[in-house]
Amino acid sequence: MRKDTKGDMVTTDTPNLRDAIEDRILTGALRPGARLDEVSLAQEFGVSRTPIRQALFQLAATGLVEQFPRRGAFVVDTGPARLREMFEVMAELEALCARNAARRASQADLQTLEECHEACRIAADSGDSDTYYYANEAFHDAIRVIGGNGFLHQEIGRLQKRLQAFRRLQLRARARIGASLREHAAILAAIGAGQSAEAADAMRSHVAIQNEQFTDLIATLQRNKSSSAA
Amino acid sequence: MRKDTKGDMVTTDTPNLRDAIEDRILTGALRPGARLDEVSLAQEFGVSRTPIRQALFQLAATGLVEQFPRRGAFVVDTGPARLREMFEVMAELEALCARNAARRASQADLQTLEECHEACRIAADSGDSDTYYYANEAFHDAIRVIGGNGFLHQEIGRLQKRLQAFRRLQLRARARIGASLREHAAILAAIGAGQSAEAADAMRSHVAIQNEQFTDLIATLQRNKSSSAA
DNA sequence: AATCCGCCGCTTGTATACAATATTTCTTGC
DNA sequence: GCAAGAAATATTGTATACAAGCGGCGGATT
Repeated sequence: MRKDTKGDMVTTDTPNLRDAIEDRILTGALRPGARLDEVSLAQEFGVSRTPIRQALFQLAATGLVEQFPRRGAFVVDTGPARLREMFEVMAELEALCARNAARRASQADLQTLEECHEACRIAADSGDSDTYYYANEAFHDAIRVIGGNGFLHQEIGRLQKRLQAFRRLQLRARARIGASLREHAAILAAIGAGQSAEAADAMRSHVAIQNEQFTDLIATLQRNKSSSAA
Repeated sequence: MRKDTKGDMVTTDTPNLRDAIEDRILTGALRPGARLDEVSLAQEFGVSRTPIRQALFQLAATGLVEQFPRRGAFVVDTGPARLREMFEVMAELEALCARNAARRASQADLQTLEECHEACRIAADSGDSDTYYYANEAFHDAIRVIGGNGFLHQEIGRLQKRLQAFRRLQLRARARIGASLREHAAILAAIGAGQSAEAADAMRSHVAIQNEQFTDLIATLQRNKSSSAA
């Protein structure tokens, strides 16, 4: 698959190494628990160890990579329990966005949200789960923007990066897409009516449901492989 | 081997540079907006630029430091607006802890909380705001632990680091200490009664009040100096 | 005299060389 | 044959040397 055997202009368009390695983790090219060998990465990217190390430290600070003092860096292996915790936090942060959005949304904002929702509906009808994934993301992001808390928006982005690799799996089921759309409608209605508490609750449970379904999925996956005892 | 020429016995016991520089920022030795010169820091700590750079990158990823591509690293200057946003997120995260704690607290947990609260009361009576600061922190941390969400606990720690430099200023007023103590009592009562929603609300408003008071303080400070127009 | 262009120094970014430590394997003794 | 220790190896952490941009300063030109 990877034809870049040795340093042949591998990363000509890569802005920085950090994103490149991050992509490998997010796309699954680097599995959780995998060791990140500095010299191998350096060779692959055609650079020296120094920038690789910088990237690894940054990723460690972001939480995608775990570093052990003299042992090296590993892709963090997020267990089901920790994943549940992360989703719980995500639900709360998104709920806060929704609450703020319900208070602050202007007519133009509501218009934008309606459009995002309509895009979700179209994507849902198309049946393509990937399309719905992105439309769904746009809907959520619009709410985050309307919420008006830039720091919160940024933190959600960070957290989402850590969940992204897993999250992509969760909306494959058609039934879930339909339910998701209905939940979006409820959120939208609450925001439109300026009911902040209702909007927050709707959003929280929306994400929480994803959490539950997702935890089940992960548990199943873990059970199936059952060959990763560290 | 340590031959720092201008050495003030700098970092003999410092575990790593990152914490050392972080301390300088948190204690105010390095003011917001200050430039972090790599060679100066390297000389001060008696190491080469390499570990300094690592530390700076880590701090940048944590959010305490801002890096501009070829310009260097600066202590991030958090404006009042951003600060408000950060406190809002903090309030929500702490509220989540309290909600979980109300659900999950055992008798032993409640006992621990009572003790922390009592320590706060003693500190409040002593009138020493620093003592109260630490007792208050212990109380909050106990709730975070009881909440049972390790990831949440960790994220709050991260966020708190970014607020710590400012937060230390906020409990100086005697009246605020008394009010804080009463709010703690309300939180404790709700957790003890297992009323999760009430506990969350009490905690949220507790932190939100700090936010308001604090924002006022910062605004005053900014107004007073009024010599840092970016 | 003011402005624009080019040079010089300073700082960051990268590479390579070296030192220190963890892991692994081989040898030796029981 | 197995275990324990020691050496060898491999990998991380650090230092120094070098390359590349950005900023400031001065001179020349209009």
